[in-house]
Amino acid sequence: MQAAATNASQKERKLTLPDGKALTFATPVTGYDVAKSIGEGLAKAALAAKLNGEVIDLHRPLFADGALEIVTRKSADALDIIRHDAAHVMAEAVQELFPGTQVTIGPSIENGFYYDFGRDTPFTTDDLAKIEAKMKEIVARNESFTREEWPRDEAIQHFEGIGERYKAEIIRDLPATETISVYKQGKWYDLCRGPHLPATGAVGTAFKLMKVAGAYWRGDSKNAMLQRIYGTAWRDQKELDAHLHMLEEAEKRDHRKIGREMDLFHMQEEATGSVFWHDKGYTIWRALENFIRGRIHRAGYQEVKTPQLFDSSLFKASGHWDLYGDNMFKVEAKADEKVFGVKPMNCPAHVQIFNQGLKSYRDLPIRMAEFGCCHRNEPSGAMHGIMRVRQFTQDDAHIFCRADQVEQEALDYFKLQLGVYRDLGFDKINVKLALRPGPNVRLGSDEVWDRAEDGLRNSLRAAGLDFEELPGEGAFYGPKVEFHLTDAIGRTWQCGTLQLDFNLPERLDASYIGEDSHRHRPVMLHRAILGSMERFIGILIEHHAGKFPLWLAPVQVVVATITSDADDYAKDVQKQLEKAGIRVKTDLRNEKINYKIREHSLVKAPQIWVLGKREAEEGKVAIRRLGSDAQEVLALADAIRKITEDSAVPQ
RNA sequence: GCCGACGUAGCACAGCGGUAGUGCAGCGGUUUUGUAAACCGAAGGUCGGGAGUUCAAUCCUCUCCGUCGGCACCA
Repeated sequence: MQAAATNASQKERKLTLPDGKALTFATPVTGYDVAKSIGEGLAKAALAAKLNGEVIDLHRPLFADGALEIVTRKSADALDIIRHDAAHVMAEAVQELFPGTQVTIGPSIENGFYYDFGRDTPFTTDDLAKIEAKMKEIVARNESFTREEWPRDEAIQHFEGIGERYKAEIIRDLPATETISVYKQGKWYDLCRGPHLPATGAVGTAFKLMKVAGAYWRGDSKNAMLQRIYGTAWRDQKELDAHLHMLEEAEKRDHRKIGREMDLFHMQEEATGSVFWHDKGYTIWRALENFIRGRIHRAGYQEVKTPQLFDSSLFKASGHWDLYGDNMFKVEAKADEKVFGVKPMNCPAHVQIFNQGLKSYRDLPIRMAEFGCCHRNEPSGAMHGIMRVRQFTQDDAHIFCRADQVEQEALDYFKLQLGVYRDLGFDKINVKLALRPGPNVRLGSDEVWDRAEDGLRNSLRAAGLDFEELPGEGAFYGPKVEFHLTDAIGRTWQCGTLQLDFNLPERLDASYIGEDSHRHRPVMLHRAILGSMERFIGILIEHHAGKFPLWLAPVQVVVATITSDADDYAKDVQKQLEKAGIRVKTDLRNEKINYKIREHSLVKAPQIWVLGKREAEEGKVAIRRLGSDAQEVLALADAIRKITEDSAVPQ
């Protein structure tokens, strides 16, 4: 912005197009002028200009020399502007329909946009239809977007004068150097940084208002609650339809729906936030747990089991009682007896095991793992199926090590973690490195933080991981690496984590004897691969839409007979499969084979072995795999050999 | 916790001031069947809990609980 202002007065504009062609124009010149000089078609298609990487209004004078690109509907940048403009069109529609509603902010977001309105009465779903219709009118009116720059004080006065308190507040909080720009579309206008399309017609009609929701002003729960309307917007109807279709498909794989259909688990009012795992769901649980168990034992971890209830003194010492006491379950067994806390995490318990006996530097690192059941009294609104619950089991571990071992331990852990994700079918993982929070809320010296952050950074690079750094997002006791997975509906879930902690060993007085025969504090690495068993199984359900890989499937084979002639043979097949360690169910019911196939396919049995008179006589099985209607007829021994191979746990 | 919507049979849903219906599942019977729904029959519900308004409440009002969509939170 500042650089732009300094050379805005130049007489000539030297521009380079994406194809490398250099052009010179007399000032003032706009993106539209340049497009027109190239061709009428381009000028017609042009939506905005991109000057040195910054998208600006098509009709705004180009304020600097450099690279120029004309943004059309085909450009990747177009979607963002369309969505942002859709938000403006929605705000205009709302203020036209509901006078007195205050505007606040309305950004473009993934897949669409939202706008937050200040208003006493919330919008109804009927209102959405009206607003959408009004938006289409505004698009049809094709009102031109025009940019104006206003003096700051006038802008504040103006918005306050018309009762737009939120807008006035926004301007007041803008840095003094920021230009105050206002965009007009027809009679309506809004404080906005831009850029915008040439006119509302360019928004098109490939948008749809999706839902109303409450949202706090400036994202702070201490502030007033605004009325947010979410919409989705696309470049054309085809894209919109595809998006809506994707949402429908995503809904079909909702873990709550599949969990019921496949009889995996349920939840009920008497135990809000806790899961009842049914036989089939708990089978998946055990398969997953044993898979992780195999991996961590090979990686040199020990496995422990620690108590659920602790005297409150332990959590007071660890600091959790003060910080998170409100979200802990507290137990008073008898009046006048001491108060217990149900553990909300396993770390203090693991330190207690570490503290048993004297540790030498030669003992380190100690990698202590636990499938630890924890309870947190999460806010009622936070609960979500089995993804966010009040009782959950972490695949937790704490690595006690020397400072000079941190980097190698972190690197080993990343490899372990990525291997697990790969074997579970996840390739796209977003890695984030949360760095030190503000100086008044963090513990430890800058040198310690430097070393900790550099250590994690180096380990991430050594593991070949791309990562995003999040300044200020670390825990008070140390930086953390977060691993985020994306579910079927596009929501992201933080699963794995590695956190460096210099604090807890100090508070709980953990120490080891160093080479110098003096006591030293170990560094503690907190880490979880899956995060929570509950959440991860939920993610797996949605990721696979219930069609689990064979090694995880709760029932791996259903043996289904065609007539009762095959019953004895079916029982024999079942026995042999069980002997081979395959999870098998047999269906001898007096039903048609069509009926059986349908029923077992609907609950996602990976394989159905169909047995009729023919198979019984020949000692064969007809295998039908989920998702295909092809049959493979094999001799029983071959079939068992094959499924044993195919259902092997990934090594 | 906050804003909004919702809660009717095991599941999916309809009904909406005069004490409830459909489909599937379940149950009983008939059917022995070759790769995604055989046929017949009977049954199943204090309409989430509590209070209020009314001659009368599943329906209206209040309140509590829970679920869902967001927001905030997530050691």
